[in-house]
Amino acid sequence: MARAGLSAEILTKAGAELADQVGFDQVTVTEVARRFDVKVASLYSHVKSSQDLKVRIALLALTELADRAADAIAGRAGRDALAAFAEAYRGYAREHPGRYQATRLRLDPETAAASAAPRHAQLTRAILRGYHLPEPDQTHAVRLLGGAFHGYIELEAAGGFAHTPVDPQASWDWIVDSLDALLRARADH
Amino acid sequence: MARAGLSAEILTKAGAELADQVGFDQVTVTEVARRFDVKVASLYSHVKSSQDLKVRIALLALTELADRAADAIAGRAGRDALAAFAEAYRGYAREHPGRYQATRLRLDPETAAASAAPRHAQLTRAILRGYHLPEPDQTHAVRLLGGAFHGYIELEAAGGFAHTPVDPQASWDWIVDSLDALLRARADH
DNA sequence: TTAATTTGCCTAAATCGTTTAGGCAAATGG
DNA sequence: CCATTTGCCTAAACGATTTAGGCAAATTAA
Repeated sequence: MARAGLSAEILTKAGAELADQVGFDQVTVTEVARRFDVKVASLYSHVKSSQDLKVRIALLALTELADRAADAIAGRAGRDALAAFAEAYRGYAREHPGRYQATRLRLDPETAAASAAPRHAQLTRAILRGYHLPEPDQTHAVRLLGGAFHGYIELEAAGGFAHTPVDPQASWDWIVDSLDALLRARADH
Repeated sequence: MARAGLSAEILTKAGAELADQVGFDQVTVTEVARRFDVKVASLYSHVKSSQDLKVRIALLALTELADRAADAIAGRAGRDALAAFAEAYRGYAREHPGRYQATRLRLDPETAAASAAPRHAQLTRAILRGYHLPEPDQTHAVRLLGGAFHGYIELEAAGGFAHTPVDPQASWDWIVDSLDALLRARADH
């Protein structure tokens, strides 16, 4: 009987693709096994459980998203950096909806600390350097930006904007502009 | 055999309480049945499916949340209204985490349109009246506020603020202040 | 090259949640 | 008080998760 060449990494990749196709909550070890034409039990040599697979997908997505955001802000500052950062998040969520959903999986504290999640906060702080905010304002601003971008993406994905004839891209640009102005105003004070 | 006095409404209520205790994604017809000391199959006379039960919980939560927000902004305007509105959302999410999670369930368009979801947008527009924003800016602002409040609540619930020693309440107040200033600045233009 | 060991995928079976079909008894109402 | 409706039941199928134990392929060492 030929071997399928499975590994935790390969299963995680496949799970991520499955998530993008059918939604993260529809990811199941059974379906992943089907895609490799392998019996379900075989996956349990590589991942501990269904939950373990989901956590691995979440960690993958967090890393990909942080890499993309880091790329986006490299060589930019101020408003440019903010816009590029925002676009990185929104673009990733559009191209990889299932993976983006995965980034919201609740991780236990140790796993979260060891994940790319802290990098996301660091990247946000990198952008804020251009606005010269004192603490604790900088922390407040990290939370504002994280929440605003994430919340917008989620509402948009949930179809919350479908019943109003205003281009979501126009709203997004307006919001980025407004947040930039907000941060500059806070810097002055 | 005595009857348990079930109904769709009672099951929905129980499901909502269960959600607050164990998380919305852990809500199962099996567990609800257990709580009424009734066989699982009995629930299927009242709800069509497990999904149907979840949708009902989501609709209940959306209504409760809209009612609370409406109460909060009654008799207030401008910054006061904005702060009260924000507090209504955050308070509901803290007191009823499972129900709040339920409000994010993806509903099909008809169900969403018939739900309290449009009321949420209307309430936000009511607040924005105090800022005299022209269209399409008002729509942009609805999306900004919805996204920012929702995103903040979700990041906070996910434990995203745990590793920074800055009081989440202080950040929340700072954000509400900042958004108020942002909206007033946009009104001037 | 072959023997020993590890690794990878298998079969089998238990557990749990969902869902449908069909039945009996309690409530309801003429 | 009899007929009908309603509410909860038993029984059973299905699908996802998970564990135990086995055999064969891959790897390594003699």
